[in-house]
Amino acid sequence: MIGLHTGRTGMSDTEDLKSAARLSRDDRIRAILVAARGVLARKGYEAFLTTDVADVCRISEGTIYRYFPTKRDLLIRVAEDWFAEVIALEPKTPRSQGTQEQLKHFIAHCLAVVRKEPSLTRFILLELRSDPAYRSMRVFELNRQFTSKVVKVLRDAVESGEIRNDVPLPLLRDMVFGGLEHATWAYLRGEGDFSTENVAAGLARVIYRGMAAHPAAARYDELAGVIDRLEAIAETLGGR
Amino acid sequence: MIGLHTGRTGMSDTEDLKSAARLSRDDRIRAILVAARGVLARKGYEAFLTTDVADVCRISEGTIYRYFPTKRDLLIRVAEDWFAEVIALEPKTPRSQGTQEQLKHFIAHCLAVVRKEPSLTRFILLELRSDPAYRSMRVFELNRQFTSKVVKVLRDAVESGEIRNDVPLPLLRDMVFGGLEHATWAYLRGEGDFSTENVAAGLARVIYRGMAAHPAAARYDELAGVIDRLEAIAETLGGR
Amino acid sequence: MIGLHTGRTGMSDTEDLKSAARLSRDDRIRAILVAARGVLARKGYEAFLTTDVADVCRISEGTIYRYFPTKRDLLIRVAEDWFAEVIALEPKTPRSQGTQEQLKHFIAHCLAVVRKEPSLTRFILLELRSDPAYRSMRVFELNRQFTSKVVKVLRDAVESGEIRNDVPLPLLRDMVFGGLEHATWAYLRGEGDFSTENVAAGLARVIYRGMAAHPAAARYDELAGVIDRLEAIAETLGGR
Amino acid sequence: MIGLHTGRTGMSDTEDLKSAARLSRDDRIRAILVAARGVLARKGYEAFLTTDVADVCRISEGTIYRYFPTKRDLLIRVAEDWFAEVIALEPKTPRSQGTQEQLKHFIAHCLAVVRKEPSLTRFILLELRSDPAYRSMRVFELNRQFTSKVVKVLRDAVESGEIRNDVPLPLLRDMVFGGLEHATWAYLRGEGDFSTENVAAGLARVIYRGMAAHPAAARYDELAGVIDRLEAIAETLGGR
DNA sequence: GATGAATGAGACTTCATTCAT
DNA sequence: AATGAATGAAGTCTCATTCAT
Repeated sequence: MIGLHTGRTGMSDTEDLKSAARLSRDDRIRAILVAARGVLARKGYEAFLTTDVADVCRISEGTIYRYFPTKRDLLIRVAEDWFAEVIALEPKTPRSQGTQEQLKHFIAHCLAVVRKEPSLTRFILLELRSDPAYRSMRVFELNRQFTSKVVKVLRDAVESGEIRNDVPLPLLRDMVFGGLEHATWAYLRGEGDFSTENVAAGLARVIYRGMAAHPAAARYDELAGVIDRLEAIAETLGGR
Repeated sequence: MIGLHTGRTGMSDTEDLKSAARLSRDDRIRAILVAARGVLARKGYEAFLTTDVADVCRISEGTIYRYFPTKRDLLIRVAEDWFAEVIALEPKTPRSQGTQEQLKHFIAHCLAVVRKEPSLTRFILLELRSDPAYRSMRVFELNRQFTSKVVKVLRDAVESGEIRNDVPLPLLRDMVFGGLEHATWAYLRGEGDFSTENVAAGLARVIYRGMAAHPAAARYDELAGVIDRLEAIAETLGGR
Repeated sequence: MIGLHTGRTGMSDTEDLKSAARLSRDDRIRAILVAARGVLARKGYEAFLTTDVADVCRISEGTIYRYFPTKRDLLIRVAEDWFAEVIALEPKTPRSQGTQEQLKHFIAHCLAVVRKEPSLTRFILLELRSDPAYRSMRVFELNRQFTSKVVKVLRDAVESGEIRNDVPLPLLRDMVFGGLEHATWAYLRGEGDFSTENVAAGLARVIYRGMAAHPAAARYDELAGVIDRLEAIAETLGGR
Repeated sequence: MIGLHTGRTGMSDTEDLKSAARLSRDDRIRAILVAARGVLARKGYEAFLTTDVADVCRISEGTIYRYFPTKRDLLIRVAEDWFAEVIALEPKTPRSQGTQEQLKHFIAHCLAVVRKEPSLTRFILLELRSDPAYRSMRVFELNRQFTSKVVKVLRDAVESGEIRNDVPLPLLRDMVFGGLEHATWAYLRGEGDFSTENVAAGLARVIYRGMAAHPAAARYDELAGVIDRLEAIAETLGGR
C-alpha cells in the first residue's frame, strides 16, 4: 500500500532515494520542505506541482496537506526558510574594512545568493513581493533584516560623519537592491550573466562617492597632489 | 459570473444602441485594445478576463481571437502601445538644465507614470520582464528606448567631462530604475504612497554626486578654506 | 472530438439519446436541467454528480459550469423549476366545495406531489430548508406561494365567519404541512407508503373541526337526540 | 488549521495538567461522548470534525476509533444519549390536568428542548430521520417513546370518550410534531425565534378541539343555555 | 467580419479511517 | 490503552481557446 505513487516520478533525482519510511512529524515536514525546495529550484514556481513534491518524498499528496494548509503556504515556508538560512550563513564582514568596502562585500554576497538560487529569488521577487499581504509575511521581516545590513553600515557612516545625511537611508537601500536586482534580471530570465565584481564595485562606489562627506578625503589620491602642493605653497608664503 | 437566474440576460440585444457596429479591421483592433487597457488597468493582469474585454466591446470572445492569437499577445500589445504613448508624450526636458536637474526631472516623470498606471506597470515588471522571451519583445525595445534617456544624459555628461566614466552607464541606469522601482513597490502593492519629489531628488543627487568628475569643483566650499588662505597670503605678498 | 465522454454512461437511460449536437444557450440550459432533474430523481442529491449530468447530456462538465456557477446552483435551479411547475400545474379546486373539502383536496395534491418526486422533495426538505440562506432563495418564495393556498382557504373561512380566528393561520399551515411531511417520512426514506386519502382526510378534518366556528351546527347530530324526544313529545301532546 | 508557523506547537505536551490520564474503557467512552456532544452543539454536524473531539479530549484521533467504529456511529451515540436524557428528565405532567392542558404542557416541553439544543435537533431531523436505516436505530425507538406521550394522552382521552376516534392517533401525533417542527425551522436555521407559549397553546387547541367528542361540553358555555332550556322543556312535557 | 457553444486538462483540496509502533 | 503518521479517493471548478455556422 506504500509507494503507489512510484513508477511515474520519471526524474531520477537524487532526492528520490530517501524517505519511503514513516517519519516523525518534524522529520516529515523537513523532508517535504527539502523536496519542495528542490522542485521549486528545478522547475520554478510557475510549474511547481504538489504532485512532484509528493513523488520525490514518496508520500501521498494528502500528507503534504497534513502539514501545509495550502500549496502557497508550503512555497512561502520554503522561501522563508531559505531566506533565514541565507541570513544565518551570511559571512561576517571584517570590521576593519572601510564603509565602501563593506558595502561592496555585502552586495557581492547578495549577488552570489541570487546566482545560486535564481528560482527562489524569482519567487520572492515576482510572487511574494507583489502580494498585498507581503508586509505581514515573515519574508518581509526577513528581507528587512537582510537589507538592514546596508542601512546599518550607512548609518554608522553617517554617525561618524563619514557620509552625509541628505538622502534618506531607505532610498539608498532601494538604490542598492534595486540596482542589483536590475543588473540581475537577464540572469534570472535565464539569458545572460552578470559580473559580481563589477556590479558590486560599481554600486558601492556610486553610493559611497555620492554620499561621502569629504569628497576630497574620500578620493584623496585624486586631489592629494594638488592640495599638498597648495598647502605647501600657502605655508611657505604664510610662514614668511 | 453570469446572472443565470435573472432570466433576462442577453435577450435585449437588439436594443443595444452602441453595439453590433461591424467595424473595420483596424477600428475593431483599436476598440479591443482600448477595452483591454481599461480592463487591465481596472482589474490587474491576474484578474484580466477575455470575457470582460468582449463584454466591454460588446463583441464575442471569438472576435478577439480573430485579431489576437492569444490573450497574452493582446496583453503584450496593450502594454507596448501604452509604453509607446508614454514615450511619445514624454515632456522634453529643457536643454538648459544641468545634468542633475535633467536626471531629476526625468525620474520624476517616471514616477508620475507609475503612479498613473500601476496596473500596467505591474504587468510589465512582473509578467513581461521575467518572460524568457522578454528580449525579443517590443516592450524590451521600448524600455531600452525609454531608459536610454538616462543613459544619454549621463553619456553627454561623461563626454563633456562633467562626470566620470568609471562606472558603466548601464549600471547607473539600473540604479536609477531599480531604485525608483523599489521605492514604488508599496504603492504598486496598493499599500502606501511615495513622494515623487523626494525620490527623484534623492536618486538624482546620489547618482550625480557619485559620478561628478570634479567633486572639488562641485563642492567648492570644501576647498574654499585653502584657497581663501592662499588668496589672503597672495594679497599680502602682492601688497608688498 | 465530440463524444469523448461516451462509452462510460453505463446506464442506458432514455435521456441518453438526445443532444450530442450544438445547442443554443437556452436549449442547452434546458437540456442540462432536464438531465440534472433526472439524475437527482434517480440518485438523490447526496449521490448527485456533475459527471453524470454531463454524461447524460453528452457534453463536458465544463459546459455545465458555463451555465451554472456551482453544482449547488444547478441543483437549486432544478428544484425551483420543478416547484414552479408543480404550482403551475396545480389543479384548480372547484370553488363550489366547502372549506374542509378544499383543504382535503389540496393536501391530497401535495401528497401526490411528494409521492411522485421523493428525491426532489427530500432535497428541498433536507438541504434547502436548512440552509441559512433559505429565506433569500426563490424556493422559499415558491414555497410561500404554494402553502399560501392553505392559508387563503382558511382566511376566507375566517372572514366568512365559518371558522374561528383564535389560532394564527401560519400555525395552522405548519400543522398541515408538518403533519403531511411527518406522515410521509417513511416513504421518503424508501420504506413504506402512506394513504393519500387517509392523511388528507384526517388532516383536513382535524384542522377544520378544530377551528369550526359553530360546532353545534357543524355537528347537528349531537343534538338530534334531544330534539327527537322533543318532537316526539310534541307530537304526542299535539295528538291529544 | 494547525499553526505550522509558530514552531511551538505540541512541544509542551508534558506540562498539560489535565491530559494523558489513561482512562478506563468506560471513562474514556464517556469523555469522548461529552466532548463530541459539545463539538456537535457548538459547530453543528456539518462542521463536526473528529479532530476537534480528539483535541478537546486531549487524545489522538486513533483513540476515538478504538471505541467508535465510525464518526457517524459516534454522532448517533451522542444523539441517542442526549435523547435518552431528555426523556429521562422529562417533567411529569400533573395527572390532574385536562387533556388539552397536558398536550400543551408536553408540546411546550418539546419546544424548550429544541430551543436548548438546536444542533442536536437538527442532526436528528436532517441526518438521522432521513437515513434508510433510521427505523433500526435506537433513536427511532427513543423517538417513538418520546412521542408516545402524546399518543398516550390522546388514547386515554379516546378511551374515556372525551375525544373521538375518527382520526388515527399517529396522524394526530404527526400534526403535533410536524407542526412544532415547522414552527421551529426559522430558529433552527439561526434566523428568528418562536413563541413557546403561542405554538404550544395553538397546537393543543386545534388538536383538542378538532377531536373533542362533545364539542358542546368542550365549549359548554356556547351551547349550555340552549341545551338546558331544551332539556327542561322536554322533561316538563315528558313528565306529564 | 462575427458568433458563441463547447471544450478539457488537471490542480487543488478534504478528512474519515487505518495500522505500525 | 494509546498514538499519530499516512492514506487516497474523489469531486469541483476555471477559463483560454477552438471551430462550425
